[in-house]
Amino acid sequence: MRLADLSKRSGVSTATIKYYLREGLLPPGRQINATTAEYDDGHLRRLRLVRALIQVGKVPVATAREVLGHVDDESLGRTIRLGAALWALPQDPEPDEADPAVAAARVEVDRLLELLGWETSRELAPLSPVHRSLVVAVAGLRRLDYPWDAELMAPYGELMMEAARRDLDFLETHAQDSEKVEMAVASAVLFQPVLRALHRLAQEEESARRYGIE
Amino acid sequence: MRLADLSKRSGVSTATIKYYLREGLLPPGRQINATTAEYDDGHLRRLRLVRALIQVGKVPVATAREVLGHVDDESLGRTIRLGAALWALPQDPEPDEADPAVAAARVEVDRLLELLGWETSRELAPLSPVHRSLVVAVAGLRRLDYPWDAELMAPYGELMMEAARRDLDFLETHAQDSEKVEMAVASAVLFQPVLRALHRLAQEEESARRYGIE
DNA sequence: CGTATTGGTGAGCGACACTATCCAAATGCC
DNA sequence: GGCATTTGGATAGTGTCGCTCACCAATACG
Repeated sequence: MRLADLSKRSGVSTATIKYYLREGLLPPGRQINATTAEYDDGHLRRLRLVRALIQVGKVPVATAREVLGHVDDESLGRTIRLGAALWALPQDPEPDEADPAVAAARVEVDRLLELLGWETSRELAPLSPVHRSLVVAVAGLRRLDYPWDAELMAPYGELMMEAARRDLDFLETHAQDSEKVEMAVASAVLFQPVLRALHRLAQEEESARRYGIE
Repeated sequence: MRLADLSKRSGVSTATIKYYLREGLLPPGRQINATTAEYDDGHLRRLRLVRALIQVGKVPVATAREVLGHVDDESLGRTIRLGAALWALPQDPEPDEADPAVAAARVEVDRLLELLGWETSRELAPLSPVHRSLVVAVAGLRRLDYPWDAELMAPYGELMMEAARRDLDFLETHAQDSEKVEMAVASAVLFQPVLRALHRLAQEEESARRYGIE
């Protein structure tokens, strides 16, 4: 398969594919000679994943490169690779430690994790980018004077834990080992919009049930 | 309160505030004379909401203007205003109707809504931007050969319905009438990152429990 | 043999959220 | 009253980012 074929089969323009190659999001094809390179189905799958990350997940190109680097790192075990890849995904700004809202948010988040009994998350808290994202998000809410507290959020945490269990069950039953890392990354990115849309739909539905459509 | 005071109290630069005024995201202050305009706490609150929409929610300026227009539309009843504002929020591209993945996704989404018994959502399906977002998201998954079907997703739908019920309960108990529309918009935007972070944290936690940290 | 196509590269584009600079009118301090 | 300072308002510029275009010599194809 040559570049033009890859383009046709994926629906991505050759110019964009070249750009991805340049940016290291797509491994180079097998160079046959100065004007021909051969691509395979692996490239096609990788290209789809890249598009998913960038277009659906709005992941910046630089972050995508990092994530994919972890996915490909053969020197690591599967679990670590998966962790590293997911770990690299979030792209939230560093919290401003001088902001009192951030400090308060940190305390409240820790209380929430304690309530939920998420011990691992508490231990990893200082390191985890996801934890940082949560603190930033909560600080944002507090700055707008939202009554956000651990007791109020705990049920949402339980709901998300239930979702997470389903996610992992799904991963175990539906992916062969070699694809698990890739699939986990794709899920993390592609599932998000689905969940969000479901949430909003549920809000519309419940709102209509309570107050009518008018 | 003059422009400079508004800037100090909100932490937003005067240049940016001027930009928002120009873009119609912030109503003009009460003009006292050619060089002085007076702003009040309403402006401060609105400014915070604008920042939340744009910075946290990544809502494009044009969309934010539209959403805020609905929030302010005194000619509508509360429920309609809320609906209109939330409907204007999503900013997903139009689905490509020629794409077979989109058609298949539409069928599967409808089956899901039937399974869940979300009748209102099914009726409103052709109109709702949220429904459209869901179809686009599902089509994206299918294009990557994800085994996505209604039965698999139904439990997630139930979880989101549970979350939606909590959302509305919260809104009813914590906001006075005049602020409900504004608060609903803020929640829709600010809650999203919190939920997402909780979801990822839950995945980390559950993954650690199953496979260890290594 | 000649046209078309290949992969590679540097520069350019369009969208977007600001931001820097000016400006004339008005204020505030002495 | 005088004069530097500050005000709101307008215009043009900046930085970032994900592409996209134009062009190149080398090669493939009919």
